[in-house]
Amino acid sequence: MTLTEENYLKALFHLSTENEEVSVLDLSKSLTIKMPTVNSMVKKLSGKGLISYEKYKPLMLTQSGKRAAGLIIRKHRLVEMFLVQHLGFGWDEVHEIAEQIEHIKSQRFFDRIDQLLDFPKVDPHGSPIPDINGEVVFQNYKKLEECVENQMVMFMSVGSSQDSFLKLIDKLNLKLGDIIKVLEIQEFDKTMRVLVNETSEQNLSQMVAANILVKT
Amino acid sequence: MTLTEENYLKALFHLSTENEEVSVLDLSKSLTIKMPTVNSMVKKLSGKGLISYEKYKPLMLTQSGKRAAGLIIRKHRLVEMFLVQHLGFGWDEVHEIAEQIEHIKSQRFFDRIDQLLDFPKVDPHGSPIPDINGEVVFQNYKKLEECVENQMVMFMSVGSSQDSFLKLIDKLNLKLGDIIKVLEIQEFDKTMRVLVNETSEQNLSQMVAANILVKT
DNA sequence: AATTTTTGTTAGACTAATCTAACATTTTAG
DNA sequence: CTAAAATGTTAGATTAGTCTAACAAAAATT
Ligand SMILES: [Mn+2]
Ligand SMILES: [Mn+2]
Ligand SMILES: [Mn+2]
Ligand SMILES: [Mn+2]
Repeated sequence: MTLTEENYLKALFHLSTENEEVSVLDLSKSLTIKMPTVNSMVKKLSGKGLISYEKYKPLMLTQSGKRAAGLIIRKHRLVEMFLVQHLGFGWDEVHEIAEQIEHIKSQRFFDRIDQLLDFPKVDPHGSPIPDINGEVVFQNYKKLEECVENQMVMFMSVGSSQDSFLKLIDKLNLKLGDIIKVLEIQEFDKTMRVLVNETSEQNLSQMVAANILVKT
Repeated sequence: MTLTEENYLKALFHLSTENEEVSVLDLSKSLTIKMPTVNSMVKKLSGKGLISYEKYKPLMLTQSGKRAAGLIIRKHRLVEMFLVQHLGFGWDEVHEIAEQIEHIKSQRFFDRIDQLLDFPKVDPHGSPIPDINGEVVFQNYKKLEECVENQMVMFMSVGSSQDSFLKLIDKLNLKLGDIIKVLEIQEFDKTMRVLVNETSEQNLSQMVAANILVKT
């Protein structure tokens, strides 16, 4: 499989977990590649049995397409974890590099990184690392936004990996694993006043709270 | 620069250090790409000011071509060192992976690896790692083959990175840095009987001795 | 010096991945 | 239920990198 094909599969995989149905236009937007190009690549991947495609119908990954995508995402997330833990990168700096390294052709290479990291289950953003068969364990986290006053939760994952969001979380001194207590929710704009690790208080906008994923 | 262009520059760089003049045919053979393809790529790189090219004349890297090639080789060798020292690969397993990772677009990534390795000067095969400006420090090692009886030398580098050669050196229990004493040279076939680190004796064929680079 | 061999170049074709323009189908809205 | 808008497809062009076949120049041999 080429780097290009791998990126298409990965994008379709991600869109499929976020939306019920995925259109050619969705895929086109997510890759910033024009529709006719996507259309022909979809046909090609359909020919390889990775996407099931019928004209004018929503796009779907086949079983083997899902597995292939899962394996690429596995590599991506292992690499991100390695970059943070062993090369000292910030969680906002690793995506672009992982986007490239995920395409390296060497099973061994990724196996060794997995081993070096002691077989991590999540990446630096709290997203699950698919297993060696490309299977993803679905995480059932709640948005902090949906929590009520006085609730205590743990920060498990981020809902966005946008640079500006990750940097903001850093600035707020929030880290995965932190205990967050909801002190007060403004009725007007849903801004949340929270207590982090029993020590520092922060105000979080609704938009930020919507991208902080927590478990009880 | 594309991955392809980078590989052409690197190949030309290596051929230029091994031979006085480099022909289109040499480059073609070294890349296992047919001559007409090489011819057109050479013209393209000449257009970018990386190769100086005149019809029917030997190929040469320009100053900036040399620098560019040196920087890619730097990345390659840093990666090889990293793979051996931090991921536990054997020196015979790293070349193919480094051949891919050397093309990753991220200055920072290689800087961090350099730092993690504590700014190594040589790769796992004893080849010099070019500096941050792509400059290579030329190493003036001698072939063990050229040594005389009773001479004592240190194993500094290998003349070939072929898998079978590296595996043989492993099997002979030889490592970079070992002290080699020449005990006897067979007149008939130039086979060498050597003493390694004052402990183990080995017989080395002339072909092997020619690829063991040493300093006095 | 002439001929053969080797090396180099040009021309033209092919594949992967992209695009734009034109046309077709499906969905949405009036 | 039609007309407009959105989405999807086809056709044809483009670029990078590769190839084969044919031709040209340089080098080696006789
Ligand atoms: Mn990522
Ligand atoms: Mn990618
Ligand atoms: Mn190498
Ligand atoms: Mn390479």
